[in-house]
Amino acid sequence: MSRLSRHRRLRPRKTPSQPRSAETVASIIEAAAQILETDGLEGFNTNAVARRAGVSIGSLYQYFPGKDALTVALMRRETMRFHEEAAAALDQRSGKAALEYLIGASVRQQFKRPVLARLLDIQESRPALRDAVPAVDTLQSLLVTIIKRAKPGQRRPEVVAGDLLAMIRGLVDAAGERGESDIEDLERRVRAAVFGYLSRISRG
Amino acid sequence: MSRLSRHRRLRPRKTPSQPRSAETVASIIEAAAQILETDGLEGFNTNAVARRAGVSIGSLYQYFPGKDALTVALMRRETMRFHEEAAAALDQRSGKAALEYLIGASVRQQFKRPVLARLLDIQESRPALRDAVPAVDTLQSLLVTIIKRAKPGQRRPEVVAGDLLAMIRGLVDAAGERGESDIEDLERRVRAAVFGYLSRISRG
Amino acid sequence: MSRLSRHRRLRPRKTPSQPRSAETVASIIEAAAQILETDGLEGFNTNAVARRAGVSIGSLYQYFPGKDALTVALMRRETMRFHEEAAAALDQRSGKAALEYLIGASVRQQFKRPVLARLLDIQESRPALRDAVPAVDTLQSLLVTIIKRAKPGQRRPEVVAGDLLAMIRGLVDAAGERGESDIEDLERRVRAAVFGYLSRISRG
Amino acid sequence: MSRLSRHRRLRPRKTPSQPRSAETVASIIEAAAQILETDGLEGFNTNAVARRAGVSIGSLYQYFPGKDALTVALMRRETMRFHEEAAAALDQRSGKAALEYLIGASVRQQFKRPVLARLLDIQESRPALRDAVPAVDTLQSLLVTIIKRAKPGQRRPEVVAGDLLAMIRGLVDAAGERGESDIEDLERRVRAAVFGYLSRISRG
DNA sequence: TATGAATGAGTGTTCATTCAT
DNA sequence: TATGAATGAACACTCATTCAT
Repeated sequence: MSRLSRHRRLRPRKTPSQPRSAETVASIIEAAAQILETDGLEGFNTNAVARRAGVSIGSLYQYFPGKDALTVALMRRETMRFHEEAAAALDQRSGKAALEYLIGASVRQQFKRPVLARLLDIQESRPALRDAVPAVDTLQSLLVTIIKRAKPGQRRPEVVAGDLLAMIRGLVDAAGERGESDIEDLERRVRAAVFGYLSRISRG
Repeated sequence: MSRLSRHRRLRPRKTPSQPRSAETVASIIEAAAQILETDGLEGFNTNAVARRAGVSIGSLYQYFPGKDALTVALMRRETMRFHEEAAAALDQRSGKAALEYLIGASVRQQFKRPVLARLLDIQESRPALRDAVPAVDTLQSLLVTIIKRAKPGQRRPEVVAGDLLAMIRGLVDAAGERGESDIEDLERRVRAAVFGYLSRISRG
Repeated sequence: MSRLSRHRRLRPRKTPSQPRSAETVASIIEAAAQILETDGLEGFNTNAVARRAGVSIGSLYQYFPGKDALTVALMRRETMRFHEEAAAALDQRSGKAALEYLIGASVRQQFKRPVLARLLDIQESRPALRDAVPAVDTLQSLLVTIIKRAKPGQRRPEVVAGDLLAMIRGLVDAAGERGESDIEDLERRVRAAVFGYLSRISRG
Repeated sequence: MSRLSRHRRLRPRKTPSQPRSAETVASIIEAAAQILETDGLEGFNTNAVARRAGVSIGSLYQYFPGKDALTVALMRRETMRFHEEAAAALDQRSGKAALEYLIGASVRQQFKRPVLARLLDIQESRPALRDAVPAVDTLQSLLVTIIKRAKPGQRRPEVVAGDLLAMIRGLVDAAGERGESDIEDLERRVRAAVFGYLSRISRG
């Protein structure tokens, strides 16, 4: 079985070309986000999402072949929103500025919908969904590019990128869980972690 | 009423006094760990756990008042095993040594059963289980003590401890997810993150 | 908040607007009645009811949030059927005629489905269901009205109504249990009990 | 299959000849009564009874072949206690006095443990238990004797006895359910019902 | 004889998914 | 294309009963 066919149930059933459909799809995805935020993973079921979206369960399945596809779509939406901001990091002059930009974007993104971000992070590691959101890899390669620019001699930039991503995610998710609201403070701490790590790892 | 007694469905139903019971309880908890590792959260149901433990479903419920209680028991087992090692950190001469010791313990613990550790970390944030494993707080206060010793002037040592824990957890969980096996290497990177963060945060 | 809304698990999940739904709901309630009659309380479980109704267990739970809600719905159906007849008692000329009418209605109702009536009477006293079938109180107040008319000077008409209801219920349930089939005879005896009681209690 | 063998599981496993056993049996029966009173039918399970009795579940099954046997034993105990009082009714001079005595005994019995009495009344009609408590028939024949003496010409004294029993039971159970505490008042009302019924039924 | 650990059939309930309308 | 009634596999949990110790 080819790799793609394994994921047939994860991809949207049809690309909504008509504006009416696009609206419906968007409303379902947003409903999924809201359910996740208000009721948590435990309340996240397709019937609830459809109800919240003001759409019949049948319609939901018309646009998404299954529950996981819906989750993936939501993850994609969030990741893409993030990417729009994050991609601008490459426009920064220095590698350091690019990193700082990225950190800022990450923290801001997390602060917008902290609960949602955390729950999606968890979903992301589910074997059934992994690899279904290519944007994660994209983020990683974006970071690799930045790292190469910021620290040209760095060995294993992929590993470093992975570590930075993991650290940032760990820090902001924990902050979200604690209900922190001082965005400046958190950003400062994340910067300390990122640049502190980078300064030490280069010697390694 | 103590904080724990409020969660009647989370505490073991009876403390197994007889050796046979103790065995059964242990085998159930270990079965839970194995199911989590092999089948993930999706396959983690009480019937499967009982079957894997070679025990009837009735026996499982004789010792655990509900599924969550079983999860909590497993979390407690893992946390206690970790604590036995981690507590020795305080015996180290310097604060730095204590931190290095703790990092080493964390990484080793993670490498023993990476998948299990990651899944339990996720469970820990479930509202229903939060606060049910006091050891987490204990770990945090242990870290606070170490930080105070390592960096006496540090403002907000609790925040720093929370950040370190989040970073370490993020790093090792991600490593586990990737299937890393070079424990030395990971330890070095975690040290870079921790000490790098600490060196920068103090100036803030 | 009304008294009923507190018992969310006792009220029907949705009022069936579409004819198909209404049919399903009715068939489930009737199946519940039949199971109760043929298998008794011991055989009265949701799966059996669904099977007898020729409906999936999922459908049952689509209309009734729980087993008790189904029981309550059945009780309501029976009570309402009775009320349609009983209410006409007030149209009678004299208080005595009204009482006789009510007795007749009670006995006939009981003779239609004696086993069912008896089992529902028992359910009615279950703490979880009490107060969930307002019609019982209605019956009592109907009787109070009649008594006031039949014996104007009667002290404590509520107590008298309660006693009469208890007597009638005791008599007809016992008759049903014995399998009596002579409806005329039973009615005569119930009349003796009711009017005999009333003639003596007034002196009290 | 003979009638007796059908009920093998309802009879005590062994007649406790040794005083030690008799104590245990009694304590189990009393525990059953208490569980019924405090937790209702829903909490009435063999493990709970054994625990309340301070006895192992194994011991319970040593003396009672099954749950129903325990229920029957409790019913027997209550009925026999009642009979000791009720039998004295026959010593009364007149039939009327005998009836009044019986009513008094019934009401007093009911007031001692109203909840228990009501729940046992309900159990009594369960097909599995019916006929297992001969004392009920005995009570009925005692009443028949009294009726024959009180109203010598009465046709169908068995029917009348059944009706009286049903009425009395209905009245006192309802009073218990309402939580009435004025025993004199209830007795007066029951007398009104019984003698009122008898005065009318004789004319029939 | 007493114990209580163990059993497992049975029950209530949920929810992803289908399909007739 | 939209609807929502219907489905049923799956799961958490209970409790009467057994039996090795």
